[in-house]
Amino acid sequence: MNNERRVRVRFAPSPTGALHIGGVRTALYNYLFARQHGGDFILRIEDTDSQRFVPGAEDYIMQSLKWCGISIDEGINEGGPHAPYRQSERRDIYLKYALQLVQNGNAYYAFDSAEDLNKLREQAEANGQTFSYDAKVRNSLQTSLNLSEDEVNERINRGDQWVIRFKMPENENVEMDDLIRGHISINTQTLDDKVLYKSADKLPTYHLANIVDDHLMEISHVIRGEEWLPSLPLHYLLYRAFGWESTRPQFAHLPLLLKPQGQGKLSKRDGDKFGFPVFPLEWHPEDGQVAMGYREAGYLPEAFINMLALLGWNPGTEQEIFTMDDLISAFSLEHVSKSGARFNPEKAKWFNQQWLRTTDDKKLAEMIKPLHEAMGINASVERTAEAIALMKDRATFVQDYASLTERMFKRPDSYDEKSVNKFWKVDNVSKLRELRDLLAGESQIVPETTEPKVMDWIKENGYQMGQLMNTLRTAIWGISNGPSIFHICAFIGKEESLARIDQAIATLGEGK
RNA sequence: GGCCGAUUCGUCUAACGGUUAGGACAUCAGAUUCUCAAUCUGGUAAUAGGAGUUCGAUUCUCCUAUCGGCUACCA
Repeated sequence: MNNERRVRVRFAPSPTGALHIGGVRTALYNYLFARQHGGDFILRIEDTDSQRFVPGAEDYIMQSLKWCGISIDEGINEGGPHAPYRQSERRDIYLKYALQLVQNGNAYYAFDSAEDLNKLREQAEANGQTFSYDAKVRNSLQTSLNLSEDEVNERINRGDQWVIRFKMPENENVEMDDLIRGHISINTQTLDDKVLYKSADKLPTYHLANIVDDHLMEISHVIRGEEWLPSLPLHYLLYRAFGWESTRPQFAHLPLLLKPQGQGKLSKRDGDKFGFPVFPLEWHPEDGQVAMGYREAGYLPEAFINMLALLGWNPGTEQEIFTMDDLISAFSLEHVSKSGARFNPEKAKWFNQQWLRTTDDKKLAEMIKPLHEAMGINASVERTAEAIALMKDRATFVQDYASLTERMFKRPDSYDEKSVNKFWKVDNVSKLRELRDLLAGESQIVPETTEPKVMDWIKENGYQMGQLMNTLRTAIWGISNGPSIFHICAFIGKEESLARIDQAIATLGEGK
């Protein structure tokens, strides 16, 4: 409508469980869009289904967004000019609007019981048809359209349960525009009379609450999942019925995230049955199970966000690594794809590797401190950071640094069998003793000077470098993989290096 | 079943009528190395099918197929 309007977007989850990565992505795109346009990002809790409310879910949602670095301008905790932001606390607002539609002829009371409707559905099914509460049947059911005003009032007054249904116009083409999908046209013939308000719990359904709140909260753009596309015509019609077309938000329907294996869209219930998380943070459902989270699995929030942003959106360039600020400036709805995305755990790992490399060593050291303590390692952050620096490119997950650096602080308590079999030979061990003497003669071990010296010595004596170096590695490190052996020795120091050689000879003997 | 949406390498995607159909992950080879990673170089690999429109279709139209969503007094 009016492009000068302040950009205000909302993320409106229902607290029916943990937020899965699809939800996080929707929140992220809303956030990026808001920040890019200097607008507002609102968190609204859509808890109009009292049946499905899950305790702890709200808090989980907010914790997750916080971890992701998505900050909220207005919300249930932040407050704001349109508070409250929890729909259950706004229940008094909705009835007025529902009645407005009844008055202007766009909605009506319906008194059918759930049993009545179930019966109708069963009947239709028996005839191979699908029951639809629409123009064809609304006049033959118990509605204010065919009951006298007195009778309607009487039923309401005596406490009969009722709902307010939208009166879907007949045979009209609704013309809609979606920022991602373009123009969409649909005939109302295929739509039914959706319930807008229920007397039973004095709450609106999603459709009413959503439109009323978006209007009241001055939402300019609705960015939501594709599962809402079928209700878009209803929403358009509701804006018209209220006379709010001039401020109707623009819509953008995001492609769905698909299950990595099998079929269907990703769901909360998928938990971690695929061997990787679908939730940002660990989630403890009521059944006592624990569903793992990206945070606990060792992902950095930066990597998680980076990965998620590129799932369904591309920058139009070949850039792949984005900070949140990069994303804010590069994001655009035009580059959001139309088709659903199946996400690739391998790629997620790659993003994390990339991000681990650019993360400050001390910060990583702080993160693995508890893990080191559990291993009995109590090194300073500075010392741990130095060890991490040597392992920088070798980790996929944060906690990898803990295990990767374990031997930097603890002597090997076992020796890799393969390495021992391959290198722990009489010849090698006797040369290792010579090497030990050489190292002992150094004031300290410095890779830049010690390594060339050792190399020259090996050459002079005609020794085989591979054999000797790997024997040294076996003694010092215990396993075959790891960084340069000279860097390890330098890190642990001369005395410790010599002690480890002695320990290895004492443990493994003189070789065979 | 009905309605809506989608369809480019195994996966995420680029190419908005003219490209040897590009990149990334994965994969495979080679290089490098004291080991293992990392890194570097190179390779394999895609326009769902069929009709049109056009000088020319990945791109536009239609049909079919497949996938997905919705079809609740759930969101």
